Amino acid sequence: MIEDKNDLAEIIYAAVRQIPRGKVASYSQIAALAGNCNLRRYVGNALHKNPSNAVTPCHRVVNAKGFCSGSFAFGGPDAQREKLEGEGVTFVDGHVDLSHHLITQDDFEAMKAGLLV
DNA sequence: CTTTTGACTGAGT
DNA sequence: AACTCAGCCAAAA
Repeated sequence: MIEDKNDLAEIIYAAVRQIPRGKVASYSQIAALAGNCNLRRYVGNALHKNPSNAVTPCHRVVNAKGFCSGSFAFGGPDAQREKLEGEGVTFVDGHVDLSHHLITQDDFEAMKAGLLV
């Protein structure tokens, strides 16, 4: 449920929340859901200001390489792995198995639909 | 108001 | 294959 506030942060958070369980999305995809792939930068920034990792599953958001953000995260890089594994996501060489858990176009549209609610 | 920075990405070296 | 450079946007200083 996106307000008319046009708050990109809200849209971004909402997009992250729309990530299907057991899947992960890259910043670009979140930005795309927000309406602009160019906002990829702001996505990271918005998550940095993340109000709560509980309402915004940042652990489902990874960079294009499938790794965690690299810098400090919601509570530790290991936390991400545990959370994702708990959702059915598998890891390969310390990074998310993008080949099997990166959201597909179908998931993408499903998320988009959820945002428009 | 200008400048810097940031949880990024893709292309070039 | 690893590192560097430039580009995108918005918020904070």
